[in-house]
Amino acid sequence: MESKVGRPRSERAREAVLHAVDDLLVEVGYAAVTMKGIAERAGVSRQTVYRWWSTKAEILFEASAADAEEELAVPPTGDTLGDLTTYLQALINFLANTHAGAAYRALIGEAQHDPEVAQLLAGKDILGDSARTVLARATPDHDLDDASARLIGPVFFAIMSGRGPSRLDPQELARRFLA
Amino acid sequence: MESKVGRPRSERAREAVLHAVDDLLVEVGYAAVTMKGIAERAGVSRQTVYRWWSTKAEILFEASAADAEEELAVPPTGDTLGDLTTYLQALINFLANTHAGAAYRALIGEAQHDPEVAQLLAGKDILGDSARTVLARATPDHDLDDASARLIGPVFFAIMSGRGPSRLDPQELARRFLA
Amino acid sequence: MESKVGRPRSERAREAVLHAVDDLLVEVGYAAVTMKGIAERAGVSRQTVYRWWSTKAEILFEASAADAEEELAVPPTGDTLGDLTTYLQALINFLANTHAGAAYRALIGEAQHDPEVAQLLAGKDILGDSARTVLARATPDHDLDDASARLIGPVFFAIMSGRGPSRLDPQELARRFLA
Amino acid sequence: MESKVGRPRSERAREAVLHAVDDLLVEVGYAAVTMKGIAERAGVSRQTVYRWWSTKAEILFEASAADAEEELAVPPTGDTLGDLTTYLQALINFLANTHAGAAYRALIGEAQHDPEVAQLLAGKDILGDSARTVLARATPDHDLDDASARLIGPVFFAIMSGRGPSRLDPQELARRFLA
DNA sequence: CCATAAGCGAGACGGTACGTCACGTCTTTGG
DNA sequence: CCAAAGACGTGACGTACCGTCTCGCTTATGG
Repeated sequence: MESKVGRPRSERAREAVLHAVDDLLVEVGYAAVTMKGIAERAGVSRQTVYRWWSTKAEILFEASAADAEEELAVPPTGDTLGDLTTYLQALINFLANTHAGAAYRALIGEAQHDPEVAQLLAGKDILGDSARTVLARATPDHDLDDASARLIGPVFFAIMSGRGPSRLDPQELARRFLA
Repeated sequence: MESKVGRPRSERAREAVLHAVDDLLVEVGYAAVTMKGIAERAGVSRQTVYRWWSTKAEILFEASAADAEEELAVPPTGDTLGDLTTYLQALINFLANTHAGAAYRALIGEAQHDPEVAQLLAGKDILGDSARTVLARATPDHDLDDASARLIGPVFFAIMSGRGPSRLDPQELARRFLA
Repeated sequence: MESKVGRPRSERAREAVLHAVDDLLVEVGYAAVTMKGIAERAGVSRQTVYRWWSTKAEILFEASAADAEEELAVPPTGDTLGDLTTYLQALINFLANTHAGAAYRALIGEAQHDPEVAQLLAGKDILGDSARTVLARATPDHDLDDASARLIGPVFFAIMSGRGPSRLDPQELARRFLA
Repeated sequence: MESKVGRPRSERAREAVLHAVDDLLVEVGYAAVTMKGIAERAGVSRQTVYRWWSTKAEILFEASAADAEEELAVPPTGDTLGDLTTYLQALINFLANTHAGAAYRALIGEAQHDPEVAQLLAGKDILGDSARTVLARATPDHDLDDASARLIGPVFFAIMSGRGPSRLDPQELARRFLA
């Protein structure tokens, strides 16, 4: 429950920070994004940033989660192969070409050696959720965790390992998944 | 060509650094490993560390690459399903349970936002190479890049995304891969 | 001119602030007394503190001035040496052992580098006034400023310079003053 | 014992800091002197300032102690009244008109509420020492502490309490001291 | 009796200095 | 020429307090 007393949180400041972190990620890269830099870019005091977020990972997550979910939502058409293909295409595009995707890759990277970031991501499994949503209406397979790892894995590995998305064929991957 | 004059590089210092980085990775985690800390732990001057390596990623890569290759080498038995299962089991163990695996996950994470680390990893694709070696003698599939992504991907995603190795069944994954 | 309309100033808040600053001075020392700390200790909003006082020096002065005057008032007995001795004893005790004295020393210290505090103290010369009062009825000396400096000075210096009150002998000082 | 290895301390940095603190004291006043400001003014890193001094009080003390001692040294002439008068004149001038004197007043002020500053000053009692030196050759009085307090006190109080040096007559004070 | 006015608490805001840490470089002694 | 030691400038860290600002609520006075 939010307090009713005291000066209310500035929506302007909140948005400025989220936009700033997004801009900075693109301009200077994740490693060079700093809390100080975010504050200055947003025209907000450092204290205000710390008041609402503990780490740059938290800000980045809040800034990209909504985009990510939207990007990975695929409307059902009844055509299973088509839906999976569309989903994989969206996934490839998200991870390889969007700001939110770059943020997401950076966060997963940080999570490998920062438990707090790992916990942050564990709270909302955007990739897994999107895959499970698509799979729930596409297959009789009831172990959705397992199935989602098999669906996402090849794309995820190809992009995260640095070989890039160019040789990925979503339709072929979808076909093999259903085989 | 290496210079013949002057004091030769100290082999003692080199090994001390590599051991130090390995120890520190276990003790304090990747994020808390610093060049300063490595130098102090190794009993070596900071300048000496910088003389031979640019970043902690380089040291870590050098320190863990050999371990990684050994860990992922699977002797051929002629049994395709068995070999793939053994390989996936080794891969799961490597990524989830070994020091070298933790280092490798950290490096892949860094590579998402640090081009120098990305290039470092691109120079020696340990995961892909190991998979291709196993696949070359196991399947008629000639697109080994594609096949390796499909083989490694599910395991890689499951572990990197934080859901852990516990629910992974290497034999089931190998069977589905061959289907 | 004070306004007649609106909510009147809270006497409760005023007293709470003065008590808080007194308590804090004893507990954490002058340097660690902050406007924020005073407000919290008094159970009063920071705004309210700022509404009535500009600095912690002002609050401290208001909180200790009355105590100081009382502490340094010496009733005349007709015995000049006795009165001066009594006064010097009171002065030693005030500066070295009382809360108000500690506050006063702190304020004089601040006044050395803060013109506003200097002006605050200039408005009411508590030490000088008390000495002049005693001297006016004790000596034919008509330059009371001069005489008060000679009377107070040795005690003041001994305590302010950190050597402490232990070796001060008020009667001996009084005798020498009258010589 | 100082280490012989490693880069030696920069004399240039040391002097720049001492000059900076002196300049700043005059320009902005003690309260507004900050470690950050000193570093910037000296063209030196903050880290370097902290490496050699803990507080601005320490820097100020080091910067002004030598000046202070020089300022308060009075050559003996054999004329007791004359020497004391000269000394008191020098004391008045030091406390009221010199940079080092302003620094010294500020430090004594801080010492009233900062135990570390108090200890710093206790280590070298510049005022007391100078008075004792003059008194040792001027009077048969063997309690030099006591005598120095009586000598310095009136001047010290007059200046510290804010009434200023204008009405002080060193010869008259010396005469009364000897009476 | 209700409108106006000021005081009150709470708490967010933009600032600025704090003292610490690691960075990568530079400068010395000594092998 | 290399190694060690360690000081250097740089710049981000997270915290504290500064003094100001909005809020909604509480008292008072006076039409």
